[in-house]
Amino acid sequence: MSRTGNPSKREKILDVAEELFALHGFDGVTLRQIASGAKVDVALASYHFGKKLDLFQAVFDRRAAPLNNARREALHQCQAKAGKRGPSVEQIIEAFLRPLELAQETGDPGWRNYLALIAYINNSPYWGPRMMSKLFDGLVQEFIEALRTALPGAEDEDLYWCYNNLSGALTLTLAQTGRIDKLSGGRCTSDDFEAAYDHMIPFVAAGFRKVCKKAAR
Amino acid sequence: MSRTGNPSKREKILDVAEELFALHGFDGVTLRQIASGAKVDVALASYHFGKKLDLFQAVFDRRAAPLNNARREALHQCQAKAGKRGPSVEQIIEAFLRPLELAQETGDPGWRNYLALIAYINNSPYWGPRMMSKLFDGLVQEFIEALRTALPGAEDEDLYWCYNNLSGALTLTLAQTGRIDKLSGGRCTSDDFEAAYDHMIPFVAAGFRKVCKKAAR
DNA sequence: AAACAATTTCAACGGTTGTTGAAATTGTTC
DNA sequence: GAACAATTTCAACAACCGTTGAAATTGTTT
Repeated sequence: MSRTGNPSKREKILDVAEELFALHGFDGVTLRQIASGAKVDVALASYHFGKKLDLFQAVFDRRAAPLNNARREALHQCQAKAGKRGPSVEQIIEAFLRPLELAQETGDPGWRNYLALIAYINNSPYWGPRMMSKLFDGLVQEFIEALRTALPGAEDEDLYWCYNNLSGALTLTLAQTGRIDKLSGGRCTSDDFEAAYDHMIPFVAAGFRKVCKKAAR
Repeated sequence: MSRTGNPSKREKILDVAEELFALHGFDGVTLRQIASGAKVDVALASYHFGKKLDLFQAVFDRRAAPLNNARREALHQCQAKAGKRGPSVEQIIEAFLRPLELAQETGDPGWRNYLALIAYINNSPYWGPRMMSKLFDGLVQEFIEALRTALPGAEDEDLYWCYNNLSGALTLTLAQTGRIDKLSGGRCTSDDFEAAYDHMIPFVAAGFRKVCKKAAR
């Protein structure tokens, strides 16, 4: 079988692993559950990916580049569209969030599981530090740099704490726990990323402006 | 042994379980690891708490009431201090967050682990819905009610999405992943709850005001 | 100190886990 | 279609899991 061989079973393993890891975490899923869900023998996961941890990493890596490209492109596009003064805070946050929604509209339901997996990893004291940095820090720093330009005079400490708030609000949304559904009596639904971002963008932008305005004069 | 027996070993098990569950999640910890950390035989955990899941629940339950009382008292106190028009958004958010910091100042390091455990559970699509509601929904609704009063004319949908943003920002902070430390090059530290809340309170308050201002006129 | 109850340890169980080597199957190349 | 390589399954391993019953220890009551 050549370089681009029959991807059906290999990809199916990644898809099922993605879904189960996002729901139960690394230790809450067994290779047999994954194999069973993919209708495949247990040993096949080891053959394709090696150890269980390597499979976990492969799932995490698979969609990182496409996602980063979409977000980076959105940032550069809104920067190009903006004048010499650069894009507004709202436009930068929008470029940070909307591609996550577009990923959903590809029709591939795996994207939603992947985003929930990112939420699991990002929120984990064990996995977070050792897995998030390599893939996402570069892009995040680009966004923070853009925000620094949009908020002249902002101090670094304020800027990073604000980003932490943004990252947290986003993470809980990506986790899709459905808790807001019950709390709001059905007025909000975790599945509705568009509504979530519609509210998150002005919310976060106002927060950045408020906290980073001190030194802005 | 009477009702308040020697708590040393039983409490030690809870302490170690709290720390390990917060770090690795329910499935990432074995009863033998907990017993080993508590310098106790494996069977003792079963004797005191029953099944592993019961121990998990016991850890989660232990500090819920003290925490809820502290937060409820903070809310009522700021409501009593405020005039007939009620407390401001900032004051309500402050009452929501600061007791989490006070809990740390009791000197009991277990509180930090407990808050990280709450972050783990709240962000988990599996555990979140089935464990958070019973213990915390009542208090959360009280806070949202206060916010509704402080933001006259706010629509429910906006209010709950804003709370979701607050909850997310808080959750990531409680998780203490240390990621902001690296991102900020040491300018921010995950351990510093005071600095986190100092930035989170104006950030979130501005967000609530912005998103909920439409109908306010 | 005898009798009793609560706590803790000991020892072991059946079941599940990740992993591996060999066999079987499928696909590709000559 | 023969020879070969890639894929997939089969079968099994040692290690570890949560749980339990019985024994041993400790604490309390009389």
